[in-house]
Amino acid sequence: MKFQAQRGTHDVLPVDAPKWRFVEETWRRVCGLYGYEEIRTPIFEDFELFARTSGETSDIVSKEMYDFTDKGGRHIALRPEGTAPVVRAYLEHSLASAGGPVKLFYIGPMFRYGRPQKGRMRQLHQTGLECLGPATPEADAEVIEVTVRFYEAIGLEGLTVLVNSIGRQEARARFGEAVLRQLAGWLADQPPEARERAEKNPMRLLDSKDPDVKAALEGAPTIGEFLEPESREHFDRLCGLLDEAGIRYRLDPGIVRGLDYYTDTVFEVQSDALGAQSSLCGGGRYDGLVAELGGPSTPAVGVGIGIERALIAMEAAEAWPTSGRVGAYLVAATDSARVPLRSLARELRSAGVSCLADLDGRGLKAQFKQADRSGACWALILGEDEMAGGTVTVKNLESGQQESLPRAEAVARVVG
RNA sequence: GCGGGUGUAGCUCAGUUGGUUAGAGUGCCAGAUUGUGAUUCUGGAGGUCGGGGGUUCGAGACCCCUCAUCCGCCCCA
Repeated sequence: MKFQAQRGTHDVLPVDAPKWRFVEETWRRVCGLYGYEEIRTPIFEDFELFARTSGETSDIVSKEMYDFTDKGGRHIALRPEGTAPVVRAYLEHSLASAGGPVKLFYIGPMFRYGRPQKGRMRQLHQTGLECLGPATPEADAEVIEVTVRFYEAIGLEGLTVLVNSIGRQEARARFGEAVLRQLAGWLADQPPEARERAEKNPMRLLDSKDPDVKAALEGAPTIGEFLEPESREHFDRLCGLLDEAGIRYRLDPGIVRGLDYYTDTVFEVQSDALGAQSSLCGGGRYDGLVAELGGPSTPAVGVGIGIERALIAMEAAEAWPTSGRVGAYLVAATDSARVPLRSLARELRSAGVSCLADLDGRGLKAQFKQADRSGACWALILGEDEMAGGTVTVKNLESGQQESLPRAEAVARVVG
């Protein structure tokens, strides 16, 4: 085979497309219930948009950017995540001028140049939403609630919502220093680049799976001890709101998120169906991002949801919806019936019935075989007898029963 | 980016310590009294054994490189 899909990309084949459609349509529906509106942004943007917002030291920017220089010498990046482009569009088109909170959702491909693995693609797909304006924990709770309702609607149950607060800049800085003090002994034995990474962003060490790191962190302080009173209160109120919504969640000081723009609330939903990639989605509050991109100081909160990972989790849960069937397969019992057969097909299609007919000039038996395979409910047969009598033979492919009816009645039966 | 596993027909897989024209099941196509989809029977098509190089009289099996994929790490969706 000469060509194949590029590394880290995959084709969604007809057998799987309905599952994707189901997930995407469910997301649109649930978002609509909460008043979120769809926004579609380009899949490539100025590299700097992501470098500035995600953080130069973040893994996404430092090693996973899918970037290139275009013919005009521009440094372009295929978007690695959805929030920065949405905020860019929000500012560019002054969406805030409409007044009130701006509630947006999106669906589309994202790109990260990493080593592919199950549930980790170079072209991945996300749904997500952003709630711009409100600073209240009510907004945080709503975002988490939409996320949870979405997972319920696609049939996933028993998922764990993990929440945490990482506070504001100052609290994080003081906490980071405390973590580094705790790990000083361990860090001394590490290779320089690991030490450098740790010093640039100590919080990242908190969700490490390395047993040594976990051991070294034993008894370390938690971010909670460093939170400002406002952050503390915000988080407490959020937890109360989640209780009120009947959402099961767990406080997890290990949730820190990989992007620099998060403030206060961060959350994640995990599934044990995904192996090492246990995270189904991630989100949180990002009160500094709009200002960082040159807009007025605007609090905001959002979530990004991995479609591939949702589908993997659904596979494990066998949560598939049943798919629809084709309407009718038109069978030509003799070649001279093919012209009137096409006419019959046009009539049925204009009445909204999906029809299939042979395009290969196959024999009668083969046409029935195709009809069977297509999953059609009905086979409509046109041959010498039918043409002579102005009838159509209607066969129910499930029961096997058939009868000849005047053409108009046959159409009515299939349409009805 | 690092470590390990896998790669033979559309799909699931056999293939002995290297030895003739590489197999099975399933799927596909055709036929079994010329107007009927299951099953059955018969026949047929389909493989540069992921790709390239090397060792050998001889490689699907062994060695090197490469591509893809899976598992783990880093990190995340």
